Amino acid sequence: MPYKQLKKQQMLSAARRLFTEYGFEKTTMQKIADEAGVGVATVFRYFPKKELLIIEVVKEVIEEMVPRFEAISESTQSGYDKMDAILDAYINYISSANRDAIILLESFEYYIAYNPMEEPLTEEIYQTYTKVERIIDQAIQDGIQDGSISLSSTEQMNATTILNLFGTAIKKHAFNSLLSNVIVPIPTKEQLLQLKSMLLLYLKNASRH
Amino acid sequence: MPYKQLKKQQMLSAARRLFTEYGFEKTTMQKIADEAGVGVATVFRYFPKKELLIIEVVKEVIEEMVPRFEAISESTQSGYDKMDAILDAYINYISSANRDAIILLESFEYYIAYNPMEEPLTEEIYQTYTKVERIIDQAIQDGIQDGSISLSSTEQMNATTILNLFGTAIKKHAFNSLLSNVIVPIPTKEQLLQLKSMLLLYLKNASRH
Amino acid sequence: MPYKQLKKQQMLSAARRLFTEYGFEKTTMQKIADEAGVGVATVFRYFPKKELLIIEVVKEVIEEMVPRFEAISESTQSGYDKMDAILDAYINYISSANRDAIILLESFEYYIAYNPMEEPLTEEIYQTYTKVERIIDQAIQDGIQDGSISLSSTEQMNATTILNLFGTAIKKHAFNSLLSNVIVPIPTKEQLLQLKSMLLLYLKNASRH
Amino acid sequence: MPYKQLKKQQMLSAARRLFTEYGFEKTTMQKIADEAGVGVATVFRYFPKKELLIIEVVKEVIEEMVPRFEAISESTQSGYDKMDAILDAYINYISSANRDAIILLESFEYYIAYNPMEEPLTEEIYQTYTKVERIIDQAIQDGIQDGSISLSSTEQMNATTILNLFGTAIKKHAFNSLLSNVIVPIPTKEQLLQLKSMLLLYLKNASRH
DNA sequence: AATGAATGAGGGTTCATTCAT
DNA sequence: AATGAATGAACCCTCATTCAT
Repeated sequence: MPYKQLKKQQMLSAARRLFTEYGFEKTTMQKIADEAGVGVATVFRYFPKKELLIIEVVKEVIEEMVPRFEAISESTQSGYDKMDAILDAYINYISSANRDAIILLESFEYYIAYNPMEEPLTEEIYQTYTKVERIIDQAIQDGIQDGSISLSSTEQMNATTILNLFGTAIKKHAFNSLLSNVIVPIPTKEQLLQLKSMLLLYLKNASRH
Repeated sequence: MPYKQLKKQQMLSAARRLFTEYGFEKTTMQKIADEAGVGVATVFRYFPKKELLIIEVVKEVIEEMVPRFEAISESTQSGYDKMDAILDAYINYISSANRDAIILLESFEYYIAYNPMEEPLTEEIYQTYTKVERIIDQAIQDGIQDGSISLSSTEQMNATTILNLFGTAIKKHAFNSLLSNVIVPIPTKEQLLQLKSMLLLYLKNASRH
Repeated sequence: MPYKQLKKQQMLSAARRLFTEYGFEKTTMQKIADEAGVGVATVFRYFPKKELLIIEVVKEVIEEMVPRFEAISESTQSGYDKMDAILDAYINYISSANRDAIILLESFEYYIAYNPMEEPLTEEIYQTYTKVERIIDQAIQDGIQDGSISLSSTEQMNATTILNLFGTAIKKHAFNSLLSNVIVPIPTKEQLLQLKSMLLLYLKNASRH
Repeated sequence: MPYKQLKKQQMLSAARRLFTEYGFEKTTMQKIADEAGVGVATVFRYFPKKELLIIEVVKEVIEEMVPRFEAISESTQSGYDKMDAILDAYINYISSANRDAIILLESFEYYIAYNPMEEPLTEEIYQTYTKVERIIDQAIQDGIQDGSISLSSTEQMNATTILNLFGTAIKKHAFNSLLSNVIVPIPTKEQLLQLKSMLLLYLKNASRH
């Protein structure tokens, strides 16, 4: 069992590396096989379609990511502190080695835009995707109940929107940083932390304006 | 001469339509030729490489876009009002027919990520890209000078970051709305307008906190 | 026009030769291209799927065949003489160079048994297939009306059956003769002619027994 | 020993089922292994080449078939009655469950046409194939000697030819009935029985014309 | 002995690009 | 100048067969 799992993991890792570096389309099954040190047919044994390999890689990435947010969600901090932690997690992601993860995710969103897949395949991914949103919503709810966040119900919707846009932007910027030659300015970590302060301030005081 | 120009425009339009709908990679030169009502070889006469056609289409899109911001920049309003107008322009873009333009741009950012091109080709695009940023910066500068915006120099950097993130997020969301099956929640126009109010409020009052 | 037609014919001929010699499955598109002296992509330009090439080859074969029977059908001979001519045509086919044609047809029947195709593709072939049967039926009808054939209505059905079986067997034997190593005895032309005499005798006299 | 034999039989049966339904080429060794409930490697232990498995399946089919004819041949009936029985056997075959057997045989004839095998492998099959012919010949001989059949020596050759053609056609029609979408008319059992009567009549009376 | 794992050779098909008219 | 025709390189995927346990 561990051997089989090992081989599979080897291929997934090879695929992940190549997908991250060259993108899904430019990475051929043959190259993945070579990188993993196996034959092409072996790759197809484990992932009968390229699509399936892509899906599995993306799932892996997401599944590494979500627990961090879940851990925060399930902690005993105040809602406000949860949001603080969540935003930190976002920001740290793009400076860490796991930045690759975000690049892959971002890339995938583009990929499916023009390579639609059968629903069942992507279902699980979408499930996990929304999980993060629910976690954010929940943190806000928690904060409202424990008094650490004060937002009217309209403001609450806005807060979600804002945080979503923030997440979107962070991920996109992480992706942009892939491009060695891009000129779109990448925000520094300090700038992002400043922005975080602003957002937290908003969560705390919005309704007091 | 107008005939030649016409033919070229016809091809560009065909390409743009197809690129927007099917993406750069899935759109073949043959389909573009068909859509434009010319032969493939003709397309290659005008655009010797697919890359070049892509570049020209993207340039066209950007060049339609920038003047709107430039017009605002060159108007006689206060810096604050310029920012107001700029944010409006952003927001309106994604609900208008020109949403297609944003989709194309976003798509292009992914495309070059994995299909790096010779610098000279993309140079002009990057030039134009940064132009918008400079316009934003300028508007803020103007506002500070005319007193309609009050930001310390640190805050000013933050403001630029924030507005960049805002732009990034808006564009990404416009792209997401392409995906019929995506679950990532698209913000409503109202939510975006609320967010705009917040940003403007920040520009006005940041330094007074 | 004639040039394009020529190229297409060249490929069809190459395909036909190879299909006849090696069968549909063992003949690759690449080999066909080589045999025709063109690139693979060119073959695909004219026949976007291998299936379509197969269909066209088979159609060509059938269309060469049917007119012979139609000519007989439309001639002014008595029904009996038509049958005589039809049987002759059958028999001559398997000894002539056109024996290849029958091999191909027979091979095709096997091919579609396990490679079912979309109806519209095979429709035309089936149409033509049944045409021969209708011609036989018509010849018998003609013979009955002009008195050259005497069959009761039951016998008429039998006659059709018999002639169908005869046709089936002839074709199958022609195919068998492909197999250099086959031991199934191939009937000689003389034997077939004898059999023809029997069948004609039956047509003339059946109802008089 | 019985265990080994059992396993082997299981594989043969699985192969036979799949070969009949999907053809030799479209049936993979893996599917056979699955259907037989063993590993692929095991199939290859017993049948080192796919060819060998095909041969064995075909042999099995033939060996089920021939004894029926042999039984008739060795019975004490008149030659005429033997022929009657032989024709009945043929006809019944194609309506019975054993129709599958004929489909397989027919399929095999096409298969070897384009996948020639080493002589020794097919030798046995050809031996058995001709056995049926010899049985028919023998029955006719018997009939001539016991007076139940009257044919001159030329007629005797014709009779063999006719009966061969009859057998060929019957088998081919059985195969055709596989094809759900075929339009070639399948003769009914009644029509075949009528034809049988004719043939028997011929055997009895040919020389009296 | 039995088996799942591994694989290379090969097949159909696509597409940017070049050629020839 | 305009174009349809031509094409090789590359891609995804399959399968009989061998290997290692």
